[in-house]
Amino acid sequence: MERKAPLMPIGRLSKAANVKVPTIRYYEQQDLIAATCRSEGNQRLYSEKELQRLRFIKHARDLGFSLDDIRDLILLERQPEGACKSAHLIAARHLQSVCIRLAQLERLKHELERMVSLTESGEDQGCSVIEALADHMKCEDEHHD
Amino acid sequence: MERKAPLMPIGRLSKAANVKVPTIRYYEQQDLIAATCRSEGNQRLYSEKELQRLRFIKHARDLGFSLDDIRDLILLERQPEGACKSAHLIAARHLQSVCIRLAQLERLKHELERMVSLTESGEDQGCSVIEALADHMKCEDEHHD
DNA sequence: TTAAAACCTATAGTAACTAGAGGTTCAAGT
DNA sequence: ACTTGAACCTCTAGTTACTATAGGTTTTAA
Repeated sequence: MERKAPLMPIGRLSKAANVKVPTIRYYEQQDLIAATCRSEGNQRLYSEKELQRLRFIKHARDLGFSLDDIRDLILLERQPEGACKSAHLIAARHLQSVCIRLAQLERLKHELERMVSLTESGEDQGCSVIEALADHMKCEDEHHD
Repeated sequence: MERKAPLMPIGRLSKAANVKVPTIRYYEQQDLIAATCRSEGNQRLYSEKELQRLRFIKHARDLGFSLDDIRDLILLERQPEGACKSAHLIAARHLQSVCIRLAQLERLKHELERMVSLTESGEDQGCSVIEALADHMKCEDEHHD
């Protein structure tokens, strides 16, 4: 039998992966990760393998993947063959939604900039922010989501 | 006394403002809007003034303002003087958060594009999506939110 | 008159956390 | 060895902006 590396409690795991303790517990509840074992006092203990798993999850979350997508990616990681196409599909779909969201935000940004700049240019005839929000004809063409 | 215009039930208001009925009820609960009165059968009835209010809320939501911010803007709309500066501050702050979010999404997009293009270029050495997610050194510098 | 549409309130779910309460275990210092 | 504070535990509920469902009432149109 191999000598086991020392296991770490949740706080150490948390610091190593830069993920909060309650979030790790939440991920356990969502079946994304599990402790290697528990101590006699029922405290979770994790190996290096779990740390790698958590870092994977964190990286994917930082990129905006949903927990459902991450669960799928974890399952795909374990498949010997043919998983790559599915992983690629998940990533490509997510990339597409990021692009869509980017376009939306660009449009919002332009309208907000216009709204804010009217005030800053010294318009004295009322409140341009509130008037712009009350003006629906101007915006109706511009954000159909 | 002036002749009142006919009041409309919630479904008519919903269609006129393109906001769902449950969402209107939710906005009422959040103190953003209230029915003019109720019918004998306890159904909400709204005037043209409430329609204008709902359109204001919709427009602001479409621009990404939070309900809290919208509540503040509505209060500011009623103030005779000095409200403009506060409204401008709310809008400018929101514009800033949109810009920050845009920059984040650009960074995410680039990393996802790189991840996806490796697969598409015919790399045969494993799954580039999953490997990239497991590779934390590459990403750690790139998305510090 | 009848049936369907529209209305009502109340509750719970969505996604991804986050906070707080009340209790137990562990680690470090004396 | 004892004490105390930190770290751990489970459970419940809150955050934000909706959305869905259940079960009932009212209104409308045929």
